[in-house]
Amino acid sequence: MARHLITSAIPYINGIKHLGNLVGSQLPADLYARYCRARGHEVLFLCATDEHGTPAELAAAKAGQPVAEYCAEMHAVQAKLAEGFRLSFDHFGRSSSPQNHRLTQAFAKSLDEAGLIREVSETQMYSPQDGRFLPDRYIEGTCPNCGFESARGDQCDNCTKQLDPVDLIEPRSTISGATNLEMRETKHLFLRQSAMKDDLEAWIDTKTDWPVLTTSIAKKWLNDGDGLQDRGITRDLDWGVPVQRDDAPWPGMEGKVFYVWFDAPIEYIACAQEWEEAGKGTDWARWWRTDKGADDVRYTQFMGKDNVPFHTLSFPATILGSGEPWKLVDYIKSFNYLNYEGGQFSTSRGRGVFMDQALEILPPDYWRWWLLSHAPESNDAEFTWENFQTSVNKDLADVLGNFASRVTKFCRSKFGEEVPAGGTFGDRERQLVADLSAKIAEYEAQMEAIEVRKAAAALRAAWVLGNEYLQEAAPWSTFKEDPETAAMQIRLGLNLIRLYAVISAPFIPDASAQLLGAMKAEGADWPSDLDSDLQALVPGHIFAVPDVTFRKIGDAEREDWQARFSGRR
RNA sequence: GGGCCUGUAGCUCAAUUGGUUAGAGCAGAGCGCUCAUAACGCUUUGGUUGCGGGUUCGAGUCCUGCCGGGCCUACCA
Repeated sequence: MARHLITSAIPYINGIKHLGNLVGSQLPADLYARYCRARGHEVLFLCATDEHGTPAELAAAKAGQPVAEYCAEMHAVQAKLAEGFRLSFDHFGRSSSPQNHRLTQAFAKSLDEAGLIREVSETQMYSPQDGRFLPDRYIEGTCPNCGFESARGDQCDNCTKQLDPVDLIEPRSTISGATNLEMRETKHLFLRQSAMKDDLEAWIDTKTDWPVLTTSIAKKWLNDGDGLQDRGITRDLDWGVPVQRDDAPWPGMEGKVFYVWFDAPIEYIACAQEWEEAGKGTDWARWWRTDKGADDVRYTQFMGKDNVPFHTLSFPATILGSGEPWKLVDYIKSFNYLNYEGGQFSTSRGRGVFMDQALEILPPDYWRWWLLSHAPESNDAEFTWENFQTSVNKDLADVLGNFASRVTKFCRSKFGEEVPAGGTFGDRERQLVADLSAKIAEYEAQMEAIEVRKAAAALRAAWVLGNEYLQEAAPWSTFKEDPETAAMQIRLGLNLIRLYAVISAPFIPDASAQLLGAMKAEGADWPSDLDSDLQALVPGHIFAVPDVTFRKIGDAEREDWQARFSGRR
């Protein structure tokens, strides 16, 4: 039995996430956490909302709410949706928690004492009308290169040239439209990542088993241009973790907060503290401090590719630089993007399906199955309604759901709603046990390697074996001359339902629970020896014919959804 | 501009460190079954692996050029 610490990239507080966000981190993390638990491992699965930064302040202002109130509300909304998708976090925390404030400030002190923080004076665009410094992308103007009128301060969307906000002709605030922008001097703290480049690179070089996507992004940042750059870790904002050295003031930094990308990963640790304080567990340090028992923890992070630099470099720099015995990540699973019907999901244009809408349409298992079995692992992937409809109908309704239906209904009509007695396994049954054992071993291997699509394919193949067996055994025929053998065959069929429910639970937890409930086999263990596992339901055991496990998606509703989610939420 | 990833059957994807006739699901065709959610099973059609060179006994895999798609490029998070 191993100990697994698992974290999903923490979703930004600003609004409801779409299915692309979901499949990029939270959902595969949940799959892995559920699998590890099912295998009897000790798991701590953490996630949180990322609540600081300019976008949160602006979203709150737009909603006419104080930012703290806005974040509290949105946290509740996201927590409810996470529950709706059956994301089994041990704790869903908040980066704005007191725990994270304390820990972030403590890290800052340690890093400062290690000589890894320097102060930098720089000038930034300030908008008196907005009363705030403007991040580059919140400034628009005419591109000096191509004349495009809506070029952003960081890059021109038209000619793709990278810009500095001061280069823009007639710059204006995208927040208020104000044009009276001025350059103001401001002082910030920088994390001296450049000083840690060699350590970070040596560490990354030991991670030969990481996905290419993960290491190639990390190496790019390490070696691009002049190498790894120091990064500003403070901002001129109100909402965030106040810049302090632990609990002492930081002269010259009054009124400033830490940059979200400094405090957000630290929330992974703070979240464990929140978990303990919420009474959900004990001894958070056992998961996070290698001097307090975390040495044997395997730590796996899940994230979309846009988050990779922060998890491979910035956060490790924070941890290594502190000189303290914090647990470093062991494996980083990163994902590409999910596109929507030939384009991108777009939060701003409301294109695609968002988490709340998805759950209004169909139960979570449908989405979990499709998203996970099409996870964007090797490439960007694409959601289309047609593909969704055929995959879900075929895999879930026909192959798995119908299997449970045909077995239980046949049994009810010939033997009643209890497991029938009689007969013994023959060659065909022994062959099935052998085939299933091999297939489940393959499934387990893929799950352990976190090869999500391949695991889904192996699981589906295990379901298919049941249908193949039934077709060959044909209990509806054997029943006529040899009811004993038919009883054995259908008893095996009933046990297959139980087995499928157990091994499918990480992907489709609701369906799994429904089937186990119908078979009166709640709490069934992960299979270890199929020969006996497939005789777990003994003659005389009572069961019920389950309701339709997965209904089919019809053409009309599919077309309806297709039209409804094409844009403008 | 630079870097990385990618292009395999109509569609979505595989192909163990270069190694036999490139595989699977869906869709299509045919047959079978009748327990079941018109479900299931079997058989089968379908690929000059984006294009052109090269290395090799052997290339989907390695090198090179071109064409197409995507991502990142450090103050959005």
